[in-house]
Amino acid sequence: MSERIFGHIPGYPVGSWFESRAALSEAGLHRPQVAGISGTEGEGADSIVLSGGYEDDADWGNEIVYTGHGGRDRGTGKQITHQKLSRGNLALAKSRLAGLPVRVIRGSTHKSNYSPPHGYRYDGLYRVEDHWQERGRAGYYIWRYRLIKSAEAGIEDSQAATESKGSYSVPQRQETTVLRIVRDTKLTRKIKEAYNYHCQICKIRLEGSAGPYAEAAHIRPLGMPHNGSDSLDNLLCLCPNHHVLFDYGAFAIADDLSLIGIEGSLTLVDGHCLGQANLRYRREHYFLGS
DNA sequence: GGGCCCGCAGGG
DNA sequence: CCCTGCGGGCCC
Repeated sequence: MSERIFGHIPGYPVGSWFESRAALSEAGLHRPQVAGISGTEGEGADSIVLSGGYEDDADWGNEIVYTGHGGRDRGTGKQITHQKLSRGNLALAKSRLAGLPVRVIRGSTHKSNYSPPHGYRYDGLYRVEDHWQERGRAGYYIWRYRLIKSAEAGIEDSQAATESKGSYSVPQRQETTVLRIVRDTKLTRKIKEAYNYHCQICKIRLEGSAGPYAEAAHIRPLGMPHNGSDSLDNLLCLCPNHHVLFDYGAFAIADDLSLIGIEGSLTLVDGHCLGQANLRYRREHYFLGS
């Protein structure tokens, strides 16, 4: 079993067509032969298939409301119990928390204007914007997921061809809208796990029904013109509040790791060293004090 | 086209 | 190991 890949699969651009689930699995676009959700409770979900198996699904092309799995009678396929936030359902929720991209595949048996006439078609990357439970048409609670087509698909398309090593796609750009889309990479996940999702400033650990939430913050930003490095000595594990305060220049970190601008001190676990040049860069370019 | 059932491979 | 899941083929 190979490593799970989040993001595009090299060699299979958006629009790629497959005759069967077996062919989809072989390509690595969606590995399970039958299940609609691919992923684990720990890693998150990397792909889904829309095949019309659940009557509550809705599809508007760039926006999908997908139904979780479980609670159905094996023989008749009818909903006979509530669905639980476990297995693939929890995996999709984890992808939301981590901002991971989900490959969406539409099958011909999925009844919508966006389904292919035959077989299965890879329709690109979506993000999980929301998840909640509601009563389905059969009267039992089902889990639902709102998926939004990724706006940065074009960037990733060109990137996927050259670079797709490892199990996480590398973000080129971070959307900074009201809702911060912070996509997990191998490194950002590593920093969060090193601190067990505790904020390095206030030590708080936020936990929702689908698990803990934290954000990885680059000290010296990535990309032009900052050109910070994507490495552990340039990363912090923060709660959303302190991430915002850090990015907006409310505080900075001194060479001796004391905080400037706010009270408190920075927590550092064994083996995590911060680059002094990174700390200096942040102080000089974002912090107004001193 | 609907119902049935034999499957696989993934994941806990 | 056991259980499950938006296949797929073959009946009728």
